[in-house]
Amino acid sequence: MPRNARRTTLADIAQAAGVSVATVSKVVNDRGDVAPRTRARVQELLHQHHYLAPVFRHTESVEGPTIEVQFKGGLKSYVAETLEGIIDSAAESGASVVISRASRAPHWARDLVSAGRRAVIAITSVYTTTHLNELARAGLPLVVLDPLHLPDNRVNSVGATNFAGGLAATQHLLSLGHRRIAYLGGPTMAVCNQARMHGYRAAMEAQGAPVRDAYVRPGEFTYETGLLGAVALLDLEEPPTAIFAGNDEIALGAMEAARTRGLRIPEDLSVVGFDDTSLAQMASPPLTTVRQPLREMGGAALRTALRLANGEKVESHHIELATELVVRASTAPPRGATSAHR
Amino acid sequence: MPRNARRTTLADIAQAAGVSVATVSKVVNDRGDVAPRTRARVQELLHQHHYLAPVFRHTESVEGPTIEVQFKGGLKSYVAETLEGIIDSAAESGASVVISRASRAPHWARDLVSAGRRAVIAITSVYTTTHLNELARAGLPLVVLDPLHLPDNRVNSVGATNFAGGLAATQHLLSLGHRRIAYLGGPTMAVCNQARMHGYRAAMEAQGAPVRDAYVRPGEFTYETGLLGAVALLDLEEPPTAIFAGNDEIALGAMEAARTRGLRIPEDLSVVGFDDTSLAQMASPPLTTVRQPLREMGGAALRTALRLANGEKVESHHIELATELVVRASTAPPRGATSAHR
DNA sequence: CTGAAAGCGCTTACAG
DNA sequence: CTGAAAGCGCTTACAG
Repeated sequence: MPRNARRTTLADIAQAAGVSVATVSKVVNDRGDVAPRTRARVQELLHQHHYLAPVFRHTESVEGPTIEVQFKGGLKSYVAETLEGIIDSAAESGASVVISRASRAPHWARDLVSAGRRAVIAITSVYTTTHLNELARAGLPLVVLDPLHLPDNRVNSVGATNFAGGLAATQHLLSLGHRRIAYLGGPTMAVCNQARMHGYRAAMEAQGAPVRDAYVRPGEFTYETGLLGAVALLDLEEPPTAIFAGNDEIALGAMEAARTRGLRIPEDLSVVGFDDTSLAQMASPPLTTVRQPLREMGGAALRTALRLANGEKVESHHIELATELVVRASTAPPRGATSAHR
Repeated sequence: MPRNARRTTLADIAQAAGVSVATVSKVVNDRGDVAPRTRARVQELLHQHHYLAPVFRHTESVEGPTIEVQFKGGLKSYVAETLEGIIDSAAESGASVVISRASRAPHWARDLVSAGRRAVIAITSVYTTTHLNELARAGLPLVVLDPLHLPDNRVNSVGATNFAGGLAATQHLLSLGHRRIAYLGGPTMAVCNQARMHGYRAAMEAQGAPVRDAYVRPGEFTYETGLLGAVALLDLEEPPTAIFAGNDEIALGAMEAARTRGLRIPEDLSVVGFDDTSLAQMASPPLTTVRQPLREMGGAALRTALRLANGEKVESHHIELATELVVRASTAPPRGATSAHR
């Protein structure tokens, strides 16, 4: 709002609506005794004039809008790095970031609105139709980061080019001369996992490399999935010479499985991760991985959230940022092979 | 505040102070034309009666107090895990957590107060006397996590038993039969680093093991410090057989340095970390480390912050939680030695 | 430096 | 279902 513009008062709205201040007050406070049509007209005007109840004025004027970031499960590197992007973008825009675990108490969306939040950003959260309805009723915009579900056009989301990333990771291994490449992935239901896996399949098929059923194992995006999955893969009669992991944590689990078998990385087994969290740089050997621009994704989510909070329209309900293969020391040609290309 | 108790009004304060409502209003709004003594008396009463200006009421009533958590540098595992503890404790208490990078704009403390924050928790932040004065003037309580400076009794802080942790880590290595043990630490100025280092020295001296100057290297709490420091140590004429690292990141850097030299862990070199972040569990081999109860420390900091925000006194201005050695696979007896004790 | 008085924005009990 | 009127909590221009 312009610096000198007087703030909209109930009297302004009353005048515009041709009703008394008392009636407008009742609408604002959700009292029952207002005719539906009057209520609707007044609500429309309140919205048009950006009326803000006194209790909310403080938040708005002093600190700019507040955005709620919700995550589910642990505050892992993936979440932390995305959050860092959100925080830095918010600082640039003068917005505040409240962080909490996703909760599904009754009326949670309405509670967030009354607590002054202007939008929600969800990292690693699941949203059902019920939740979306609750948000819509509360008038609270939602931006989902790396959605687990298929983009619904009622939801705004920010992701990365997972298919292209899966393709690049697998092509890298193929170009090193690997043919027996396994995919150790996340949940079958997660679209990001599906896209990575199909990128892997596409690369394999393009090269005429067979994808055996036993080489594709879904799981969770966790270290345990990597550890157990890799043990199972290495137990196969014809074990893979390379593993493409659905994320960095899975890759680290796979590396540890190899180590306990006395296999060296990358000499005996190549491993590629996904995300390029700080875990990848600090692994030993440093992990070849597909970089997701997590900070940029966080920044994009924050800016989208602010625009929606402002009532602006957004060009597209889904934005996808580019992934990039980062080659480090966990990949090499397979034992005894001479590198196919380079 | 009790559910039925009427909220304190300016009239209540005016009556208690024996002045007019107008005068109290002036004090609340920091206008100049009030006698210093009158102002002081009124301020005292406002505080005693927990008077809240209308603009702040919303925050308080709907969502409970808001605590600002500030960090400096990256949102690393150490910070993320502590933050997780803060978030979960806040959820239990009905408090909200705003997260931001430490900023030192003029009047930052006053701005935080006007933005409705009731306390600040600082992770990995440096506070000078100037900052403390600014906080004091704004009436904003501060809790520092794992303070870099010596506990000042104007500051409330939460830490861990760093000396005992350094002692336990070193004793573990000594008991495996190591004598040539190096300490690869963080900043010389950081008290937590000093305590860990003196724990190391104490254990060495108790065992009659010499501490060579070249074996004690300060640095930053980063992977690079570990990588470069370990390279330098391994280049010594008599390299150490074990490295005690000031935190997990340094330990991972040291592990990578060993790997690039063709040394195996723990056969050729033992490494112990500090913190027990998720990095330690996911390292390959999994890292023996000194656990700091980061989530519990975060919880303790949040609860202290809430009590201070409430105007309650706190028993001690510094709380220290216990560390614990977690033995994993990165430590073993030195090459060719038979384990001294067990 | 203080406070009586006017006034602002809002809410609510009540008459119609 | 509506609004005139009383009232609440607060602020401010101004007289003393």
